[in-house]
Amino acid sequence: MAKNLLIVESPAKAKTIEGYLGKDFTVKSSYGHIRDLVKSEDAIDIAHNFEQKYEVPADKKQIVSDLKKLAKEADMVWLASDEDREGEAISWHLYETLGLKESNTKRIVFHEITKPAILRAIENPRKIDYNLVNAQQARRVLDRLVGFELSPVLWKKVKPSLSAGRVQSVAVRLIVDREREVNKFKSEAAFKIVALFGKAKEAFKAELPERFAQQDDAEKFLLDCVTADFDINSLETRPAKRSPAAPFTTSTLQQEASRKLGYSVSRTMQVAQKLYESGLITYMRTDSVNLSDTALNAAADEIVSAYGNKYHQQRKYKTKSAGAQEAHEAIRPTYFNQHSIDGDGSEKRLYDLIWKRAIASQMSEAQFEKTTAKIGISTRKEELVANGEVMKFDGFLKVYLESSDEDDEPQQDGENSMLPPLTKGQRLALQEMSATERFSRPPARYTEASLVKKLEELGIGRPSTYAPTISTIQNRGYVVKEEREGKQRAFRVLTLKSGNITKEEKIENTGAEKGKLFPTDIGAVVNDFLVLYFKGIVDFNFTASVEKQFDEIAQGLKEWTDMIRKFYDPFHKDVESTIQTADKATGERELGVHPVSGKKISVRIGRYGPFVQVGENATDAEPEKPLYASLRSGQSIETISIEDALELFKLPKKVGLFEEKDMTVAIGKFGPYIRHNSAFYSLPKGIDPLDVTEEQAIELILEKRKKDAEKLIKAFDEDPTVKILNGRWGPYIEFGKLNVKIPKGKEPLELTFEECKALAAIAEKEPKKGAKKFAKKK
DNA sequence: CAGTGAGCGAGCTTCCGCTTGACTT
Repeated sequence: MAKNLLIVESPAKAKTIEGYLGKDFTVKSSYGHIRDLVKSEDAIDIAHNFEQKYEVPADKKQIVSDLKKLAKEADMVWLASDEDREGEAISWHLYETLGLKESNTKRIVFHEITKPAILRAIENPRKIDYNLVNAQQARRVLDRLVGFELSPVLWKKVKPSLSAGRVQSVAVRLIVDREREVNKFKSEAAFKIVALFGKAKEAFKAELPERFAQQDDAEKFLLDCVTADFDINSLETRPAKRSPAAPFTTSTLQQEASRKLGYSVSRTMQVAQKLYESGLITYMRTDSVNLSDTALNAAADEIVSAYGNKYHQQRKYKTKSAGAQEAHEAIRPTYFNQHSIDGDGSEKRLYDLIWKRAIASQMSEAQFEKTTAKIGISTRKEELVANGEVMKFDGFLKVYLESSDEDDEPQQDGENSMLPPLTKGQRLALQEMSATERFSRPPARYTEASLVKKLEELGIGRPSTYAPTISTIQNRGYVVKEEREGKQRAFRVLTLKSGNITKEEKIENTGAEKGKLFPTDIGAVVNDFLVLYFKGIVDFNFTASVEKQFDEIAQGLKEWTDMIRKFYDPFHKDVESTIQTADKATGERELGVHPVSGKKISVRIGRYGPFVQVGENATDAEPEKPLYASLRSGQSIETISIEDALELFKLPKKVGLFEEKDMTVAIGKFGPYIRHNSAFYSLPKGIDPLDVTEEQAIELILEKRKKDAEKLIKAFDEDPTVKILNGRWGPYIEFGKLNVKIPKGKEPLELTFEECKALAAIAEKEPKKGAKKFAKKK
């Protein structure tokens, strides 16, 4: 039996370290936190110094009992969780839960998983740092108090099952605020002048720095240029350089994988987890840009041997993000000499990105020569400007170039292109000049990754929570990730060529969005409610200010219960008074009155989502009920017009009769459909539901019936709700509302009713995890 | 899957941060 038990947080880490330490050490993992506050109300005893009640969650019971057994058998237990607030608390929870004693427990820390770092750590053990543990408890208690007092206020005042928290509510606020900026934005048009000089290979573009707001001014400019001479007034050449970006943290990896590979934040983490478990990369949840000495040397060797000495430049990066705890290295390949890996496509691509970024971070800067030519116009006082750029040395660009969020911006004319050899005073021949109407753009909506970037800047959330936070705000229905179609917009182009000016109008698509985060109506209502009654909590600086206090607790300068008391008492008072005084929040907005009946038209959130109401609520005096219609996806309470609202009442509509039953057309959650005899038939795309004819509807119904008949393998006389059907993934049993898999080796046609019943009974007993999750969402 | 929108009341929901798996669709 090993004399020493060493406990880390991650099993993959445990495996690696075990290899470094030899037979005297057993290395095990705690799989993160092993205890948490109980779920119930009494988790925190507010009257008694916020005393906490902890429990080992069901899925950690086995781990804890295994560790307990090993700890009993070992001479020495080494607590090697991460060196940050959470890690220190994990060590403390282990100490308490495993029943360890000071005499046989040592606390060690390391920031990188390399043999020298581990050995050094073992030679320098310390004790559990209770100040750091207290800081973690303050963090945990504050988050629980905020989350579990605020959420119930929302259940009462907005809708059941909603949630609020220090992190998620700010994330939602960012998205709501941004959407309002976009909606408020007034686009301004101006004419941009671009000139094309020279011929063929010698051709280059120059741009006028000023823009013209009026078409007349742009036209006048072109007109003046008809007879003008163009001379190079000045020519300036200067060196420029560019440095590589720091190696990846969780946040920057998520951003780059989103921009370069189109991965969602959670996909990036899933793929990175696989790479980590295969031993190919270092830990993927980190806020540090630091590389170990081992890594720096390995990168240097690789760069020198692959590209030569002059491509190598050692760099040590300093983290800029507030609140970084730097318990790990930056994300990097474990072995720099492994340029590519085996694995599926997404793993290969992500590894490639990580490898390139890490290698590039240790390479020389790229060097350029930038040339600016200013071109005088004999008939005008303005100057045209042409910029050219020539790369003199590629440096790190040989392997990697970081993308930016503004990459969808059209390439600026005359930027970063090559210029032909030019001399000062040279006269240029104008080929063509254009004045193109361009529009200013509203601020960009957040993508998942750009939201992570913003949260990190604000110091809100941690590497391990970015992806889950983004899922939470979507699962709660506060935010949707969507595509939105753009609108056509006309823009004017004036062209000067061969002494003539031509005018034309062109069409461009604008405002199209893909994979962007939009607030829902419920998201906006919840946000406004929180901003109104709990401004301090959803303040962008709230986390930063409590983090500062956690730091003071960690340094032993502050008592954690004092800090929480000072926060909690006024906060709780706000909660109480909000419950007492606040009205229910529905986001109600009056759109105006009905053009015919004169009744009030309003929109608000109801039990089933946002809807329009025409007329007042029924009363004893006025028993007539109002009319209702749900908003459609893409519409929102804040922006819907009275015209669009009235349009919603044109459906559902009768289309005709079939088999003596009415057919109606309407639009549901999943698009337009025909309803007949309580069955639903989706309308194909391209048919306007308002234009559907009786014939088309009948045809649709018959088509669907035919398809369904082909699907049916077997029906049972015993129970008409039980069928064997042919589905997308092969045959299955439909048992009422339950879909049951057919075990391998069974011939679907030969299944009896009794067998189906038995299979359904088994399936019902073991509800699927995914099904549970889905039920939870609802 | 797709309609609904008053009000009552049962019982439930909910936080953040540290880890993986076991699941689909």
